[in-house]
Amino acid sequence: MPPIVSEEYKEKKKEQILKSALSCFADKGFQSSTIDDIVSHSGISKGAIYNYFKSKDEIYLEVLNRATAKNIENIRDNFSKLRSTLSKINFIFDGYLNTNPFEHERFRYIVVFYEFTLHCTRNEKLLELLTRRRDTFINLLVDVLKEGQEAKEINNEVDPEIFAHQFWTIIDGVSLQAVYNDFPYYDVLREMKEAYIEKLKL
Amino acid sequence: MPPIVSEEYKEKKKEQILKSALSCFADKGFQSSTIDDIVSHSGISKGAIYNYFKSKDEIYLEVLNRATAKNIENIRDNFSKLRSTLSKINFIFDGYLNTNPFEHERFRYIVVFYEFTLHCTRNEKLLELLTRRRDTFINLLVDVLKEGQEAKEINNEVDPEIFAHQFWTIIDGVSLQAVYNDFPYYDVLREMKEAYIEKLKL
Amino acid sequence: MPPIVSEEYKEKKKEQILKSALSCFADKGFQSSTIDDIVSHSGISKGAIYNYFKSKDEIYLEVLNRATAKNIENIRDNFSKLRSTLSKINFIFDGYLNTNPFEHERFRYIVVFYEFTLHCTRNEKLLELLTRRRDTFINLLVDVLKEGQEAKEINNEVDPEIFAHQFWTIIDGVSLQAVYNDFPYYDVLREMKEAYIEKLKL
Amino acid sequence: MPPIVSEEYKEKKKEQILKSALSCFADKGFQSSTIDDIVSHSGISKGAIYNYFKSKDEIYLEVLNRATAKNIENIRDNFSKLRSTLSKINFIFDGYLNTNPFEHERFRYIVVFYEFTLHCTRNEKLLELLTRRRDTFINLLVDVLKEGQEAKEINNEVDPEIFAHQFWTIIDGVSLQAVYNDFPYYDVLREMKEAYIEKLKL
DNA sequence: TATGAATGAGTCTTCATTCAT
DNA sequence: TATGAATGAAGACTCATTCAT
Repeated sequence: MPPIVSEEYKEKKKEQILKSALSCFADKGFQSSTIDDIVSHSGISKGAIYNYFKSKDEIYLEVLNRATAKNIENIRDNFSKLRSTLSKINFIFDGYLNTNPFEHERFRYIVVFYEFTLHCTRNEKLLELLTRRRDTFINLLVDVLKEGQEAKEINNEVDPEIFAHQFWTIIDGVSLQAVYNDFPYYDVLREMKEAYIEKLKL
Repeated sequence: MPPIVSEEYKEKKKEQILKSALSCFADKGFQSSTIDDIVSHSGISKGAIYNYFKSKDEIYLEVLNRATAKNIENIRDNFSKLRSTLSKINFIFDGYLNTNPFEHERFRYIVVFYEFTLHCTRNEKLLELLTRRRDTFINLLVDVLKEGQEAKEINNEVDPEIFAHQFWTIIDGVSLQAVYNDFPYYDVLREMKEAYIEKLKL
Repeated sequence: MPPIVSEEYKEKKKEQILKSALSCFADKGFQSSTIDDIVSHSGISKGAIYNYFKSKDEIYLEVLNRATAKNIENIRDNFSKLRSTLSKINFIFDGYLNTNPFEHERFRYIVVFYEFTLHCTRNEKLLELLTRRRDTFINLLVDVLKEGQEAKEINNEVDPEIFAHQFWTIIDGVSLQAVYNDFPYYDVLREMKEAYIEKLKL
Repeated sequence: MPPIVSEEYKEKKKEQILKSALSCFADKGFQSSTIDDIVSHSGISKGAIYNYFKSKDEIYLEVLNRATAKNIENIRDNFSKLRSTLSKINFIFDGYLNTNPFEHERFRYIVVFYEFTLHCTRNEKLLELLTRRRDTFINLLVDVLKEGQEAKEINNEVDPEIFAHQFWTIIDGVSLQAVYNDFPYYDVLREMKEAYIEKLKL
């Protein structure tokens, strides 16, 4: 409220807006969510929101950026605590096996995330951003797999790049299928995980 | 243009509108496409479009309905021509391996399709429709796999349901990843196909 | 259907269209009724309707014109059959007392009629037409009252003009009040009729 | 113009919109007036109008509501200042006798008012609202007449309900007839007033 | 910084009228 | 004459963004 305000204050406000925005986007989709929805949900005035973000698009972008950042950080943290390659692969699969994609909140988030992905498709800049983000996820795994090969923990024949991509392909596949609420998410994911790990072994 | 016009004429016109609509959806996205976009693209007047479809939503729905119908018909046709289960599985995988998901037209279609899928997520009626459509695709495979087991062509241990779901999970996974234009689509899909078929054998 | 068609045929067709139009206008009001409504109701094609009438407005006008003509004719006919002035005045009041203004069909017609009256208010030409029509109604009564005075049947003090106007004022008043379905139409009209006739007597 | 604006400011704005709306309705008729007309006439933007009213229908309703409220308040005020029943009846008649129904502004308002009345006819909710409003007007008179009877000021034989209805019937009648600009409004109304009051006396 | 009223381009949809057959 | 598909100008309403206070 005072004319000069700490960075911390601003950051908190931003966070608050973004949280509300995600909630709205999750509920109604990006296009269908209005700034007024975010105003209602956050209790922050329209003018204030525009003080922190240039446009609705910028909010969208930032919402997804932060969600991703958190996810990466989380994976990195846990990888660093784990020793063997297989335990890391196990861990990252289990992250998805221990999550309920049908649970309302989670489900909404998945939908928004893929909507955003598709949205980026139509804007070169956004697509590049998205691709860079994806590279981070891919490299996380490529590094692990390479280390595993160097350490002779896993099969030398597997192509780390291909297998890294394959992993996210599986995750995207099962996540997307979760839009059908009778999808046997756990069974399918477990089956695919086993096949995946089988290939790595030896 | 004249009244007292054949059903065929009307059907052609509908087709024309839907084709333009799909094209627009592909270009600008499902929600961002306006009726005016379809008017511009098709050269058909707004009024005429509303003579053939009650609402924009109806256009959406019909676009996707028809695309799906064609796809299913195609798969069924080819399945009926093929003898062994493995050859059918091969065939259906190869349908995706012989397609270039990065080719503009195709790419746009993929994006629209998934956008629509996610959109349906927010509307009970649409979701039911979508689920029914998916069931058709799933059952196509379940039937094939069951027949294969009865004919002792494939492993009795695989659960047809799970493997049917797994197949479409793979397809959704690689299709979605194709938004990244450096995604090694063919390599990943081939790898996953091999693993999938390996499991079926014996 | 043949290229050359009798006047009679045309007249019949016109009548048919107008009847449907009145029905539609009565149901939904003039503005809310569409040409398509008339098409549906009459079973006559849009093109055909435009062959007989230049515009929706013209239909409106003609509908009301004819309704009025019938009414006047009816009154004239009956007046000519009646001898005394008072019996004529009685008769014309009773026409309204023996009618149920709340009966759906009739009610709708009343509403349309007053809507049309108000509509004319905004168009000099229409207003003139309407005024001429009203003059006919007024004169019908003025003549009767004057004859009555000449024949010493009714009070010489009453101003025929004023009393003619007063009559239609009463009819418009009770008709309009009939929009309220608890309006004591008969009681009020009877009361006013009695007072009216009382004044004429002596 | 600024945010955090007083209730008074908002009320003024609303009033401004409603005044323009009434003006437009009066000019072009109720159904034919568009929001854009109101925008042009008021100089207030479309968006702003929708900030104050949810829909065009709500504007209609409020326009009439307020007009009615003012009228009722006015009558009540004056009734309270008058002692005898006859003076009250006189007063309310004179309100209409001292008004020029042909004066442009006034005339337009009358037309709009009856248009609205007829419009309500086609909508149960509106009709109920209208009926409740009418009841207020009726009761205003019923109460006066009953008091008059209790105070032995007026004839006990008259039915207060019927006479209350009769009064408004007269007013509606002469008001409606005023659409014809040669209608002898004052003569007719004076005549009817006298007859009415005559009946009350004794 | 915060507020929320104001703006107006943009959206879907309707419908009177035309016109090729 | 009859048909009904085509046209496109409105119309009601929405909403991202601006800006005066």
